[in-house]
Amino acid sequence: MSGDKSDGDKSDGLNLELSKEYDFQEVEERWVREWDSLENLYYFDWNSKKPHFIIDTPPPYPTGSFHIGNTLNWCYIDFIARYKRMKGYEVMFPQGWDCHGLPTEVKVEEKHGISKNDVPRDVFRKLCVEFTEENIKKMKETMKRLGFSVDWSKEYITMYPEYYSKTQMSFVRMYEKGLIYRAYHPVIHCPRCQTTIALAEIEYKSGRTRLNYIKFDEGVVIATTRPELIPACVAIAVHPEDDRYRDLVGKEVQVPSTPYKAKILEDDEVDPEFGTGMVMICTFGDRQDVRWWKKYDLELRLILDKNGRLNEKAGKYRGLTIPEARERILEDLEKEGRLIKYEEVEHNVGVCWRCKTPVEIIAEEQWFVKVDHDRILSDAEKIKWIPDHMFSRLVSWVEGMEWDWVISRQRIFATPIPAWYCKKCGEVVVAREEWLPVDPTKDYPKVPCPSCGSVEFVGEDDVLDTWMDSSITPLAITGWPFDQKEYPTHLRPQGHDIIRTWAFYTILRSLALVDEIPWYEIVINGMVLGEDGRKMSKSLGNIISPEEVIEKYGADALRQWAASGSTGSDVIFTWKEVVSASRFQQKFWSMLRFSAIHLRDYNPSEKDIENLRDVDKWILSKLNRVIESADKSMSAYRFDDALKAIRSFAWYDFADDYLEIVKNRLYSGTEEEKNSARFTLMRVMDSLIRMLAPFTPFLSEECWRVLCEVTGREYESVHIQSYPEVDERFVDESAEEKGEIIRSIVAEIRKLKHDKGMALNAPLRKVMIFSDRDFDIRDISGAVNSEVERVEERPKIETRLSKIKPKYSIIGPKLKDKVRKVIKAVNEMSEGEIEALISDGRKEVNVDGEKLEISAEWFDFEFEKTVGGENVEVIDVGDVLVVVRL
RNA sequence: GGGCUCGUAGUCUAGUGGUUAUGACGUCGCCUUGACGAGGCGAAGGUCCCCGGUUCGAAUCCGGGCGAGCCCA
Repeated sequence: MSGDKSDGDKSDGLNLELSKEYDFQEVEERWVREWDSLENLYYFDWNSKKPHFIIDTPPPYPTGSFHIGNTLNWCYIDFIARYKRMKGYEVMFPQGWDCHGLPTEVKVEEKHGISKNDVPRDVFRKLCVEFTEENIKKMKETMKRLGFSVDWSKEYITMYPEYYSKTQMSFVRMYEKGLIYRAYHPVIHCPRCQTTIALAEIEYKSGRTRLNYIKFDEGVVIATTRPELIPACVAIAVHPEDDRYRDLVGKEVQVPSTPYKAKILEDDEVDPEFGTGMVMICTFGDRQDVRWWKKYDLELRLILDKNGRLNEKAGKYRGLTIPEARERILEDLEKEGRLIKYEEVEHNVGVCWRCKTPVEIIAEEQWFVKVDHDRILSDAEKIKWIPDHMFSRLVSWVEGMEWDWVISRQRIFATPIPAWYCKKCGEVVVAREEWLPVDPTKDYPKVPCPSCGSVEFVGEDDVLDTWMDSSITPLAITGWPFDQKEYPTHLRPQGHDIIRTWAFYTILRSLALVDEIPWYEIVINGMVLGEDGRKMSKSLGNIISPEEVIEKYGADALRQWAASGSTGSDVIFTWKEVVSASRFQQKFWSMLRFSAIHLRDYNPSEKDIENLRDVDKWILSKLNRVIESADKSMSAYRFDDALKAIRSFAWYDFADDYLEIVKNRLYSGTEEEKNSARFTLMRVMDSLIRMLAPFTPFLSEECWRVLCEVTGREYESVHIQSYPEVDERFVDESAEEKGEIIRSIVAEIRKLKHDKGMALNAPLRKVMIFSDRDFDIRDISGAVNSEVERVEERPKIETRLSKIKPKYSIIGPKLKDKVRKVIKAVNEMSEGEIEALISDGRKEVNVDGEKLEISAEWFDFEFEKTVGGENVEVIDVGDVLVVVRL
């Protein structure tokens, strides 16, 4: 047997249609078009008899760019969707868009150079809708280019009436259940723009200001940077461990220049080091005031109006602006001798992001949703959290919630609150279900006021928090409110940054509306960090866009990067991971080219299975183990483990080892020999392509098509095939052992050639293998390019024990604290004693005067072997001896 | 300030108490082997953040410290 190349049949093998290089750009773009034309490929059918798997896809905010963080999230969803489909589920992968929100209002104002109050509400809304539609279009394009298997027939857009009527419906139903109420609540207000602004819109400016020390009665001295708020002082706080004021706690003192009194209370959030250690609590100077106001149920005394002027509650300061009031109050205090001193301090002041005016906190009547902390927590626990520690984030959030969910917003582009106020008696009238959708600023109740019979109403012009739209997605996709087909849904995939919002609100709403958890499982992805390990941000300049990666390495490579991190952990974006993914694709493409050469017109048969040789059985057994472990990892959403197992098997076991060993048989073997290798090749490639399909849908589809064409099978998308199943016929431990011996022999001979400076395919005079085990030497011969002979009887070799290695996992539990002493005793044994241990299998040793029986099975014995004779190289491969004549 | 997570080779990373700690990138040496040189074969490289504890045995469990990241205030 030899590795002679001349008898191989090269001419008809090379498949010239397959380019040497894998052109990911061409392949991916072609399949994007192809799949786009097949509307039914990922269609979810409610009537399907298959088990359903419904994914509650988080609807992204249509900013116009689908960023790398979205990419990670959607890759997870797509891995799951494709995997579940291949496992026989009818999978729903819907896609929605969470449209409403302030950023869009701001962008639209910028784009058109207007202020939202300059134009009628519905004109402004229309501009926002148009702007959002464009953004959705752009983002959809990126999503399609990334190969996500979305069922676009299930797309929903929250700014359209079909969707927001459901939001309004949810409001109405919760109102009817008594879960929604109105109450005063602090909001942040810009006195110049005369509008409410969100926390996110506050800019912080640092500067210097005066800290004034002001004497009240009874020895109370407070320090404040906001003396103009003294008329709003509703209490005074000191630290509970501050001995200076122990006697004052509980007393009431007069607030200077006002008719009001303020009670002195203690709270450990007071910083005794700041100022005098006494803090004036106002409604409201800052957010700490709000917390104390809530916590101690203090009086609400608003002295500021929306126009930024003090009102009648400020007494003689009524009508003044804030700076005017500050001046006047300080003057008065000074006259009374109450202004003791002042000092310059550093401070941060919150200003309106647009006009840079310092913002104020005022209180307005708002709509609230009641939060039932205990119910949410006990039901959220029924959901399977992956990874499970993410549940504790929800717990800490819910436990620390200070007040109910404020759902009204003073904006325009959002779902209108379906409510009116009776002009005559002020009664609140909430829309009836059958009136929806409504815009209360244009539509009116179809019935008179239930309280006074009046028919004149003022429509509510506040709108709903965007979370009110997006927290009913699992309900919306399952047909609620009129035709709910199935509930809960199976999975919510989302990032850990929005556990406190999205996950929380969705659980709350699901419980409130249908008395059920929204999903059985929630799988959480981490954040994507820049290459420097920091969060991506414009200022750090470490932002990477998916488009950039797609252009350079393609969608499949980006998708593989997404699979590379462990689920739930933050993932650093690294080009090298993308590059190595794209190299794998090139490698896999080469494997396919090789397979195509040998599989042309191949039809598998049972006969080929009978003729499988040892290495074939070996790689098939390993394949089936990989199938088992990949399947397990996929079902546990451990994509990193699955992809790693698949890639490393494909590259190292299959390509580097198996293909190299079997090559000679494929080129120069008999038909029978070739066919057994072909069967193996076919089976491995077929399974690998399927297993890769969730990760690299483009590469897999392309390879699948080629494989079908070459072997004459009818082509049907790989994405509607089944996931490979473990074929027990091929799981064979003894085949794995034999294959491992063959692989090691080939590797050791290669290493020998390497050490001798020989080419790896250089011919050898002869290889003798000494072993009483029966394994296939045909492929060894081909792989090392030499005649190979196996001899059962060993040549005369000298054997010397070189090392005794204790098996700690066995002796540890048996010997416990005697382990070290026993090992020491064994190491001190003579050669004769060790021989006795090996031949008898057991021996008695002395440990601290105590006799102990030890067993040979507790140790690994290593031997050095030498054989006489020149020009012969001796290699040990486990218990096999290989003698090579160069 | 609070919650959560993480400190393992130059860099990134796997590892739920047991032999010699996983893999990738990078580095070094060799090889144009009939799919692939963006490849193959081989090598070097580690106080598993520090201190203490539990244990026969700790990267792993516990306590403390230091450092980093994310989310929230």
